[in-house]
Amino acid sequence: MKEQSFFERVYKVVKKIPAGKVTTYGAIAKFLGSPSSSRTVGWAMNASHDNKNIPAHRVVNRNGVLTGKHHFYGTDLMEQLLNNEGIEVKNNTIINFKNHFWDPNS
DNA sequence: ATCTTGACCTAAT
DNA sequence: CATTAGGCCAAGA
Repeated sequence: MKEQSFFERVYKVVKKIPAGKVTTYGAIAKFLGSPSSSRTVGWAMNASHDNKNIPAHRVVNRNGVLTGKHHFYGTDLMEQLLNNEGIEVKNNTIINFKNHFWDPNS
């Protein structure tokens, strides 16, 4: 077995997110064993731009708000991506968020 | 090696 | 309602 860094674990989980679903930083952090390490998850997302195909647009904060939409190329790219997957986004917030929520442990 | 920042979360003041 | 503080991990200066 190989020891995986926090980032690798995050990538693995995020990549497992099914289309049309979203998850939260906290959920991922908790899944990794550190419910308070959500910041590191966000930091991993930042690095994901230069790594693999990480659907960072499927990761939002606990409120279902697209906090990281500012880090994407455009300004509505994240919204459009989610919309493209059938997720309704309004005012940087996901509608029926809990309905689209996907648990990494699930 | 130390300090600051970062796409967070929660509680407290 | 706004701000602060603590917690976690990683990267840059």
